[in-house]
Amino acid sequence: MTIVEVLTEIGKRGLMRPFSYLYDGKQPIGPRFRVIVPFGGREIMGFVTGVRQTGFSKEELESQLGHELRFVSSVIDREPLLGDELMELAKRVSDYYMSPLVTVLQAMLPKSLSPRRSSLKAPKIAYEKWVRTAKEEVPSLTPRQRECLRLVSRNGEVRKKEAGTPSVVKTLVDKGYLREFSRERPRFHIPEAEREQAHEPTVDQQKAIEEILSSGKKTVLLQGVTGSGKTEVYLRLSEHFLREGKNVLMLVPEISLTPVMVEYFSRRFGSIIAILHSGLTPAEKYDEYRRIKRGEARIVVGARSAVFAPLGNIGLIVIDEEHVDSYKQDTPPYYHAREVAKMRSEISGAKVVLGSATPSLETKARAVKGVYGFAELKRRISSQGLPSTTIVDMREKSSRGSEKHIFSAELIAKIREKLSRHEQIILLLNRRGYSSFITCESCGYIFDCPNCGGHLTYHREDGMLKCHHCDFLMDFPARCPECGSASLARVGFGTERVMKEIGVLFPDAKAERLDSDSGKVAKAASGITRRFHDHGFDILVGTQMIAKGHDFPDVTLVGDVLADIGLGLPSYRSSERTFNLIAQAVGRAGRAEKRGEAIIQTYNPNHYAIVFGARQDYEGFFGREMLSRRSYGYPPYRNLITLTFLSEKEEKAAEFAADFREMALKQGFADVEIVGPGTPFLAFFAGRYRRTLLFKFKKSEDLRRFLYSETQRLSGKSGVEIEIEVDPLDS
DNA sequence: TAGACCCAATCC
DNA sequence: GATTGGGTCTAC
Repeated sequence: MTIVEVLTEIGKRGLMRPFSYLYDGKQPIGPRFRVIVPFGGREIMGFVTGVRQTGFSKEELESQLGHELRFVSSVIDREPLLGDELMELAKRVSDYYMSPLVTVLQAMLPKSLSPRRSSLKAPKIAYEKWVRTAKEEVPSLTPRQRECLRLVSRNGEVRKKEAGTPSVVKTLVDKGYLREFSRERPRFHIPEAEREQAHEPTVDQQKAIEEILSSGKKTVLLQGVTGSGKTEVYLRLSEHFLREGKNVLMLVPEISLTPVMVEYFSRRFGSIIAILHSGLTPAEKYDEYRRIKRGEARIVVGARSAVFAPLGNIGLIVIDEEHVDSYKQDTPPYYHAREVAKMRSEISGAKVVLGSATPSLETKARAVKGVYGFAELKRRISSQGLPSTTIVDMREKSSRGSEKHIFSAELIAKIREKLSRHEQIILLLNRRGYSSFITCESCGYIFDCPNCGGHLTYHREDGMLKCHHCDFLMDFPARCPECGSASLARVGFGTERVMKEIGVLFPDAKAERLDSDSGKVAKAASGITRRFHDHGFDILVGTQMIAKGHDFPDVTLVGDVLADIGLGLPSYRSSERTFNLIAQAVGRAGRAEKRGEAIIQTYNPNHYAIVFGARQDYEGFFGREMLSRRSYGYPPYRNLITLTFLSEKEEKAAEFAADFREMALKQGFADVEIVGPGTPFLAFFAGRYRRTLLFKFKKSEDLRRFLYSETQRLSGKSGVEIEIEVDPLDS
């Protein structure tokens, strides 16, 4: 008899242990094969973790184990799904993030290979559906349907999946408001770039390369200001490892930045590059995955999940802009690509290079302590110095230029000056929409989101109120629901409002807006960036989206319209985020031969994140922020783990959280602080209430073991589910 | 007293 | 996650 240990495809905490089955089929079976097994009253997919032979009969085994044994229905794979290295990596990720192994496998494998039921019928998509408007909207449609129609009519032809949720789009198609059509999906191809000879590295670059290669540490921080030539260092290092017969994994923060990086690499190395990110079709992803697995690609470029690429013999893993939050997955298993890269390096011996102008505090602290190696690029490649910056105190009446206190006199004067010289301007405001909230002028009622309690933001383009935290949407109300008054005030301002104000103050200037509303359709977003790059218009207004990546050589002025947004957010990293955003935005000014200028408007001109951000003084910020992290007990001084209790009944979630806290306190862990039970920002979502417990600790294997075993024991009981997030970024 | 309904445990 | 079984409520 063959006994097979199987993990179910159901990534639930209560089902983390393997289940035993018998196998009597002819097909080969072994660890890391996918199988179909009976489970309860139906069949599910499973992942084999172990196989052993025994001389006992079914009946003897059943009496030994004390329960029935059933047979494996069928074996899916002909060979193990993944190699030793990736399996070992999956185990470590599962352990560290206390997440079911199956959940990790599902996150690391392309859908077509994932131990997940749907993977068996995943089609190879060559066509994709698009929609265009076919009929005028009418008031009887729901707000969400109208939002969708407006989006489509603004953009002309839109990919079906970009237009809205499937049900909304389907209804509109069924009712004849939208017409659906198919179009062949363009295959992602690596641009045929001219091969280019490597240019001589600068003295700084050469020094950094030598430092990284000679460092005794496996992980090295490469700190270099924007424009200092980090990419050239990545290319040179890659060349070094390729020459040694090793392969290279190159991670970028988001999908939109892959083509740029791919171009750099293909100019230098030609067609040995593979691309892996979630923007590929299932078929493309499968093809790339197989190509890498077969050893046809020696360099893999991709976003977060590419850290799991099936690339063998890795010599170098580069994480560009390592401080960016998108390296952390925001759904289970909540892994951070930087930490996974380090685990991979422990297994494979690869060098990890973390590149950033403004490293995360965790990374910088480790470099300072000597846990990581350190290399630095201090100077920009072009002789251009950093932009000159001015902080404008918006509390001073004298500095207010525009009537509505959006623009200061200084910023207005600078914009005028740049416009007259035909130079370009970026205006950053990290808030979408028109106004930040709506209040009734007679009774003071504020329109809040009925789902999560946050303020609703007015979006003028759609004429609707939207919640920026969940997906709530409603028409702009005519009257106050409390007192019936029709005088509703729009308080605060967002990017839409900045656009309107520019129209009033600079009627001749051409301006466009780029945020996740106007850039929802990928084609529209890239169009705006390209037109701005080609100087098709003068002023680009946008959220943090515009501060990333792209180089705009004619931009000589960056205005941060309100740098304070984000400082008040309930996260221990709000200062770090504010600093990064300012420093990054300022760095957008003056990249060619013209010197740049930046104006930072704020109501907190003395806040250290703003002062250091304006000065682009990373070291200053680092020192100051470390003090704050130490006194409040946050990373890198202490580690964090969040438990979230989810239940359809609010009292149950609260009760479980409170009980769990008591239980944990009774354990008497030394040096562990428990915060909560607290109510998270999304207190109610997808039909379930949430309560959280935050654990802050220095180092505690006891605590980790306790959390692991107790959550596994309790999760799923009495309709309460417990989710664990290790190293949360928001707390 | 049978059937409906809800919750929660169980799945090998 | 889906199914099943038990306990309780409910309608006649």
